[in-house]
Amino acid sequence: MPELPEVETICRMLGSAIKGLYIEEVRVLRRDLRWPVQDDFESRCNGAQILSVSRRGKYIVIKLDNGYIIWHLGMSGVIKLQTDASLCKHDHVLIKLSESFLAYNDTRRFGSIYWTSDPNNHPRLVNLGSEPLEADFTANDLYNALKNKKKNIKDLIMDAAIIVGVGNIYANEALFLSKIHPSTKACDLGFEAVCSLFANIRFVLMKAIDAGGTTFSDYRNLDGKPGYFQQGLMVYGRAGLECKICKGLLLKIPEYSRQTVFCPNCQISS
DNA sequence: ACACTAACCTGCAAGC
DNA sequence: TGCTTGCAGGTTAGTG
Repeated sequence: MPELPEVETICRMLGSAIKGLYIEEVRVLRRDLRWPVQDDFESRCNGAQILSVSRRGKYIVIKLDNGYIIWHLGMSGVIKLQTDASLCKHDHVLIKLSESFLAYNDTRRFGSIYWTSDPNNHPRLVNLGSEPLEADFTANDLYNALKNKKKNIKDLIMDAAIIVGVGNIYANEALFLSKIHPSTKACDLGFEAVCSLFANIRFVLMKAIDAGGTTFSDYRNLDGKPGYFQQGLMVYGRAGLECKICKGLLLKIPEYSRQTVFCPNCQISS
């Protein structure tokens, strides 16, 4: 279940595991992922050397000596580093390296994989917003991006055109930590509230990156079931349970398409 | 320009 | 027991 922190962890691990290696063979077992795999994907990748692995939003960016692979794991995508060519159900792409294989498994096929010569202008990346953990992104930037918006704040911090990497879980958590009601219109938030939200988005993401590393080492040895977000969550998945701060009842907002949980006592509606 | 909805896909859980 | 329904997740195309 890759959120930004897990994608970050995967990138770090991949970087140390495959940097410098050559792609010897690519096999695409299913081309109908979220978007079709390009006809020339295999031929573009075959023989290329892997120079580095980085991340943009939730996209993994693998720099080759002849271009780039950009790779989104959707919701259910998993990259397995293995020593043989064995395949499991829902393995869609197998990449043979010198002495190992990368298998891309994605049950729901919400993920996608591309080769491109120019990731900065790729349609999947070109409209992405700010990286929340980058030093050049400030609370003031976030305030300016939000101050004229009438939409509710929760939808906006999940909008990748504004800020990348904040999924449903972290949106719920960051709003709780900042005591902001999810339905608050963004334009009604003052600068101080946005500063708090900015800090707490960073806080929950960084905390999860720390835990995500643990999850990923478990994953390599065991079965990859993520566990890091189960503990330490204040509101997500806890509708009907008591608030860890005030002991009041946490509520769900039923008309929201995504599970939105908040504490009506701690998170003031404005 | 913004806002809202449906769509993509599968597996699991709950309800009947 | 099997069937149906709803839900989960991120992103984008399409419509109003």
